[in-house]
Amino acid sequence: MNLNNETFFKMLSDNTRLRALMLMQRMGELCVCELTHALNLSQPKISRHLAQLREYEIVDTRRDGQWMYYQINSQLPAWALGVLQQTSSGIGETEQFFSDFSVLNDMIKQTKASCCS
Amino acid sequence: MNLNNETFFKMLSDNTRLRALMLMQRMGELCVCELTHALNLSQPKISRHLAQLREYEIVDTRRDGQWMYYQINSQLPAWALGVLQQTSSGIGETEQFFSDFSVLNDMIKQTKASCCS
DNA sequence: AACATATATATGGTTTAACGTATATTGTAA
DNA sequence: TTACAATATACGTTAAACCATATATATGTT
Repeated sequence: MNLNNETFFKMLSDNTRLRALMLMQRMGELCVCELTHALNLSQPKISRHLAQLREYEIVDTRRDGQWMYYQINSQLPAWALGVLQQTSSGIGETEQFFSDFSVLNDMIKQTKASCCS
Repeated sequence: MNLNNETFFKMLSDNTRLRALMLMQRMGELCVCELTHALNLSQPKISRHLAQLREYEIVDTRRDGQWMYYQINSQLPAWALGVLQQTSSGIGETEQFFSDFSVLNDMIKQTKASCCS
């Protein structure tokens, strides 16, 4: 794939996108409503940021019925995957991100199945 | 030190700053005129971007006479240094960056000493 | 002191990015 | 076909980033 460095870092430079990516990095694929809930942000806001990540092929998507699942694009160059990995292990335990994970995990436990109520 | 993730990636998301950082990553400390020459950009433009990098403590500086030397801040959190390292090894050989290194190396050879003519 | 070199900052204009709100699309189920 | 749930997009506004040009500061030299 063809990744532009500047674009790649621009995608990481917004906190909403970074939080979403960190969740995907750790949890694998996630649907929009899971992200919306975990990050506690409006659906259009999440959706617009995810559209950008998809446009630049940082993530790829899979539709399952009404749900659209997003995950980090495994075809990214190794160095870019490394950056995401390094970032995740470096900041995954900071308050902000730790809280995101908790909210998401609680949600998953409650609904038993994968997605929103 | 206290590094904000969003800010860190914002600093990497501009091509001028990224090119400068990649040069510092590989070459160690560099003065403004070396960067100006290697990147072939106007002095105020370089200077403004370096000021941002310094403001957010991505780089630190050392004055030597008229020259101001910039280098990557070794006090950055390990994950951030890792990101820079990973990025450097991942994109250092792409055309743009390779060319920057060549120009800088030619310059250093010519002037024998460290800095500008 | 006067001047030159290296670097930094200020100003004003232009472009890009983000946001909230409203609305459209797509799929499912009755 | 109507209704609903999940997701995507459009529109208008606000804020932030970047740039080129001009000017200021700091250091060194004569």
